Amino acid sequence: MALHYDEIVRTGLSKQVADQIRAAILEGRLQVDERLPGEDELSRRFGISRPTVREALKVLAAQNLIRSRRGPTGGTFVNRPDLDAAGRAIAEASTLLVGVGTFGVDEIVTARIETEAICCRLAAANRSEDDLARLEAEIAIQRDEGLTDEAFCASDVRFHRAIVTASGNAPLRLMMHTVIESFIPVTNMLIYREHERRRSVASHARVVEAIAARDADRAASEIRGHLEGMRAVLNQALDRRASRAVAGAAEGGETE
Amino acid sequence: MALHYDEIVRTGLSKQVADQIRAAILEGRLQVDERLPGEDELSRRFGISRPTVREALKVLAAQNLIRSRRGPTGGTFVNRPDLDAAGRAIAEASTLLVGVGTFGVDEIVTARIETEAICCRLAAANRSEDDLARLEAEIAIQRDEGLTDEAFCASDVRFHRAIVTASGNAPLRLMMHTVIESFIPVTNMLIYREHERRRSVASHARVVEAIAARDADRAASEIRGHLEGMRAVLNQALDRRASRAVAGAAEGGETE
DNA sequence: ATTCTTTTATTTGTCAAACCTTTTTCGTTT
DNA sequence: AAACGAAAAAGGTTTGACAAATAAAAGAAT
Repeated sequence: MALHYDEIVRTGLSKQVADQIRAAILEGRLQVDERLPGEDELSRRFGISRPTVREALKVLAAQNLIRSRRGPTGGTFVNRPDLDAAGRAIAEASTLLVGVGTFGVDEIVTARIETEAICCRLAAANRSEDDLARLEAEIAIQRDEGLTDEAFCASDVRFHRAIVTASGNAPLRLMMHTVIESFIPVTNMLIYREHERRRSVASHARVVEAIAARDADRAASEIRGHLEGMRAVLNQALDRRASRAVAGAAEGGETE
Repeated sequence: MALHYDEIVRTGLSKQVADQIRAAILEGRLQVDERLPGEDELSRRFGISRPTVREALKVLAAQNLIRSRRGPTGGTFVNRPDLDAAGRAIAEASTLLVGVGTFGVDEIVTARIETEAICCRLAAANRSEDDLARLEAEIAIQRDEGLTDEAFCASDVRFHRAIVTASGNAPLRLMMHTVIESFIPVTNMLIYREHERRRSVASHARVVEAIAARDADRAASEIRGHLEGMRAVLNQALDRRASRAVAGAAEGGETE
């Protein structure tokens, strides 16, 4: 074990311990799947109490850096950094910001257009037959008119996720978690009360067609068109909502 | 306070409490800057001990959802979701993945090219005079031949960050944290031993020139050229490194 | 009356020593 | 040999206390 276990000095003992262990993991002094000393042992080595050690470990566990198991073969182990786990963390941070209204709808749509256009381009170049099959399966689902709005939105998210996957670029896929798990749901929530679903499905189908044909330019321009259309509908919806709010305020005489 | 404080049932008490409080925050039942009951009070209401409550709170604090202060006016408060804090979290998750070699250099460069090209386009359209001044200031720094490699890389990161900021798109800026804080440093670390810095600066200058002229196409194509050039140098460097490794292995007779 | 200092109350931070629960191992019994 | 059960190991939880920070109130000095 490559850890110092120095005596700790001033404030925030649990934080300091968490920082030390985190640093050891990040610098590779603690290897993947290596077992840390038991909590009792750690508290002795760091010279702090077990509850404080546990607070530190909980923080690291919350950051997906370690995991703990009970029992004789149990203990605390260093986690292998995982694309999906990191993606979930990123999605959560993004969702929180989106939920509190940090971003304007318009700039979200712009970000979607530009980033998804990239993914379509790369997908057209790199897609496998499996990717194509997944995309077409979602379109088949979306063509069902009896689908609930929730099911449609879920399929829409899976569709866009499949495009990202088809791009074959893992770093980009990581970045796109923000779009897929936050931006798409929030735009869908606003739009699929007003929007004609059939038009969306038709757009989706044209995107897939272009990806199937390995035509990057057409794929990008189709998704651009799809999302620009969405932007228009969104803005109309927001305008209507705003004027309703104004009307309601005038009627009820309420401000704010 | 809109929390249930139900009796908890089976496993992972601290986790369950953390989940309940997190849900209350995400659903807005706990508002920003609202003060939670004291730890003593929480432990009574949830029917669990204070150390367990504290473990739960530490987890939430690690996710930037709450903060705690001591003293009479102290307590635990709900954090306002913050773009920079979320960005740091995203950067940390990304850096971990990059550090452990999850991604190939080539796909990282591809992701950089495509996403940074977007930012250049938008920057050309939306830049302010301040943005422009920041970009030019970094170029002035980079022209200094006496700069250390570390200082040059730091300026390079600031330069690319300034482009993202100049795009004027906050959602995109959030996503670009992964590129700025992880992908750029790792590529720089590989390249600036081999690479001619003057060529980089010249590329940077041409990008800024295009952004200044509000020429989106040229800005995008300049950054593409810059990064494609980098990809070539990177691949050469990696090839050389690989052949050195092979030679070393043949000489030393060691495998892996 | 105002300002500086001290006290005090409140709340998070830490500690210590237990006990509980889960999980594996190993020995005993059938 | 198989099934069962006891022991041991480790994290999970509890109890009750004390320490440290800090803002506000009370008191003392100017």
